[in-house]
Amino acid sequence: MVEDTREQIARTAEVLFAREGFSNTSLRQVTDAAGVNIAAVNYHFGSKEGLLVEILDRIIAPLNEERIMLLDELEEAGTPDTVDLLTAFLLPDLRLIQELRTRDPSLPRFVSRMYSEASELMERTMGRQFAETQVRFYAAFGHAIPSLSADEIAWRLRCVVGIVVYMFASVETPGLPSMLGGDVDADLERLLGVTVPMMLSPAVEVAVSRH
Amino acid sequence: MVEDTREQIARTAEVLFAREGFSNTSLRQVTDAAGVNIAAVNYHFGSKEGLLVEILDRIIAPLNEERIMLLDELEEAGTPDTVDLLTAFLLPDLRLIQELRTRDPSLPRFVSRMYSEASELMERTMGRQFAETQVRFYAAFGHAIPSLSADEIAWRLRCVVGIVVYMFASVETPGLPSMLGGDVDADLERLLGVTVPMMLSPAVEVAVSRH
DNA sequence: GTATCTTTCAAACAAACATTTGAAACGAGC
DNA sequence: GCTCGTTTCAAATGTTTGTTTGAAAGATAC
Repeated sequence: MVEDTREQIARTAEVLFAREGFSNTSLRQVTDAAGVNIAAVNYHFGSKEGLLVEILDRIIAPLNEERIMLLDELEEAGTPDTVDLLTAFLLPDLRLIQELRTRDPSLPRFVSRMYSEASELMERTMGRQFAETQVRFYAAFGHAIPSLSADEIAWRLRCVVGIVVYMFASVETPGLPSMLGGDVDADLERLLGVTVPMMLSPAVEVAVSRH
Repeated sequence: MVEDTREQIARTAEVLFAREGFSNTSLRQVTDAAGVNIAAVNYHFGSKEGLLVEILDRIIAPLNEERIMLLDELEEAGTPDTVDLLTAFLLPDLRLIQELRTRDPSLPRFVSRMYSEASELMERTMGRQFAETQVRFYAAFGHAIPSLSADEIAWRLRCVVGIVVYMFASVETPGLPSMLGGDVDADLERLLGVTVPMMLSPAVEVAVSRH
């Protein structure tokens, strides 16, 4: 098969990158595990970094597309409320985690790792991917929760992002029970149970110290 | 000064590790920036990994000690409620972020990076550091919120951890407004504003799908 | 001031790294 | 069955890596 080597490299690399980290994984580890020649990486992807970008794009792009699509649907149907919006924001993540997990248990870590892993390359890629999504959702939540300022909305939404990123990181932490069950709908319900009160709780008066 | 070189290395290394990541930082970068000879690292810390472990320990150990101390105080004074417990859990983090930030703006990232950065060494170190803290707080929250099962408590607390880790990661993200102001008490109040409703919201009936 | 222990230093070490090369093998089209 | 574009391969390239070495310099104690 023509695209076999290329695909084999990508599949093998993403798992190794997830398990060991990008910098801690050598191309030789990848090509040995994939059963291909080491020169194949540079032939098909240009460089080690090119391989990473492609893997990352293939995972992240559909995620944000799905988020935007769900938001579009909601806004066509009327003015979405907080539960609707959080669902549109969280469901694609839960589905992605589930999908990655069935492919390989350690694969969700790849996404979370990309948040911390170095280089301005990643900040460019990730930033570009998430910029539109953020703006759209900030605005929509602004309409849904008029009692909160735009700053407060953005701040709370970043808390939600924190929870989600941590989920990617810790789905399969050895020794700890998984944060997610097998059923996406049940997981969403549980997550909404904490994020909805989080978004809807009244704004805090930043007053004097507690003591 | 006797300990000058040693200290200089540690101070320089933690900033570089925070900015670039452990694997992406070479010992030569560290020793060049620190103005010391490259052999000094192995002389004083045994290895590059030894340097990392020492830096990590010096940051993380006081954090958990402070958490445990605050919890001890609370439990001596009676049965702490959810706000007390969340305060004891979050305040040390906020103080640490503030302290690291004044030392160097990119330093908080070091902590969050350690959560994702690879190797079983890190999982051992971090796991050992946080194991006692987790058990203690799980139990205390169990008494404070009897309506929730132990599993649900643990699950929600991990959501709180997710928010905190994300804060370490994104205090100083260029382009985005900081998630934290300068005042620790005000930041705590804001954080309690979302985490208290999160912990106290009634348990969700995991029912049939929403659609 | 001599002896002893600690710390620094320039230099060299072998191992691992991503990448390149030029030839060999392959496959599709005619 | 020959040709041409694509893909694979073993081998080698030049860096960079963490670590070691043995001698020089500094500090400390008597």
